[in-house]
Amino acid sequence: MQRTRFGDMACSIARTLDVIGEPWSPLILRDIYVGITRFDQLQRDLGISRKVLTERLKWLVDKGVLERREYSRRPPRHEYALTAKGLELCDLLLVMVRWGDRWTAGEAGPPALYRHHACGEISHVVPHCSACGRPMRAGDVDVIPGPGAETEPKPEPSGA
Amino acid sequence: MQRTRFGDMACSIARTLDVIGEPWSPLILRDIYVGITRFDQLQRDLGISRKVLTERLKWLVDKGVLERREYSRRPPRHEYALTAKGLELCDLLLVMVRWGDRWTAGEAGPPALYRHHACGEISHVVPHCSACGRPMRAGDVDVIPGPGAETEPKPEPSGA
DNA sequence: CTGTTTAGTTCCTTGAGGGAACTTACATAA
DNA sequence: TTATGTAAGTTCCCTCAAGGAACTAAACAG
Repeated sequence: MQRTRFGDMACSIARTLDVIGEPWSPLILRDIYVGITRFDQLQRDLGISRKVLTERLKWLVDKGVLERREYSRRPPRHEYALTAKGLELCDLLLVMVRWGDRWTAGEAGPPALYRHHACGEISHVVPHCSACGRPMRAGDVDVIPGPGAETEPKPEPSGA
Repeated sequence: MQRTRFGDMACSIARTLDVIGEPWSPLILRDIYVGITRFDQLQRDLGISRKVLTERLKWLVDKGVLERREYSRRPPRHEYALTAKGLELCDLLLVMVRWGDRWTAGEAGPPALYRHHACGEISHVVPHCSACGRPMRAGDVDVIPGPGAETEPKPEPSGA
């Protein structure tokens, strides 16, 4: 299909898409986040082709988002786990969940609920400002050029 | 390519991906968010094929995320604008920006900066709990089944 | 009447995704 | 010892979506 590479653009959105923008990648991340960590489990749960699953897992491991680890040798068995970098990507999933719940959930309501450890309440995420702590939505900011405009991104992550 | 449909899954992440999961869609949204709103502008800025751009814009309008409006008749000219639904999707972009800045920005730093209207500071978004107001990250929640598990999503949005 | 701008549409080629069968390495049951 | 099962892939072929470039339509400018 010959896909345009997003990784070289001077844009953090494009660079993030380069990592998890391929179809299936966010759903693979979600599954591993909720404890579906093995190849066959993932394949069955998602209904993804084994070929594509292999490619995606390899890519996500290479990008340092997932870690492939042996949980048994003899027989050799592996599972996939989130790295710190990957867990932070799951914050993104929570924001996607919020939008999907608001705009795509039918009469029945949201497919899943989220309980916050700190307060025990069923709730959802709201983006806040790291500086003042108040809510910060897309309509509440000005975008201005940063120091890294017009430059290449980080070469490649060496490990996790 | 025969792509699996995500829109029918009982998962708000999959349903959100159904709307903006195709390659280019988030970048189109970003461009419109920052004021690049016309067909040729978008095509040049993104380097996207005109064919795919046409398809994506039509899809996003159908999904109620964008609005196609005439800014001149005679000659007939159109531009694309975010709906409320679309602007809320841009919250997602800000979270992607944050991750991209943290994990993919090189020595030069982030390509763009964001100033919060309320406080005037250059900052970034942090997901907070809608119930208690404290930070709420992917590691801070339990996922439990919701009422809409095992059901179909909303039929289709009629308008914006 | 020719050229330009905006907003697409059409056509062809390539290559990514789907699907199913096949492979390897081991464990267990008969 | 052979058959059966399982986990984790790999290989193969086919279809259809993305890229790219050329073409079209409607209006305006000179």
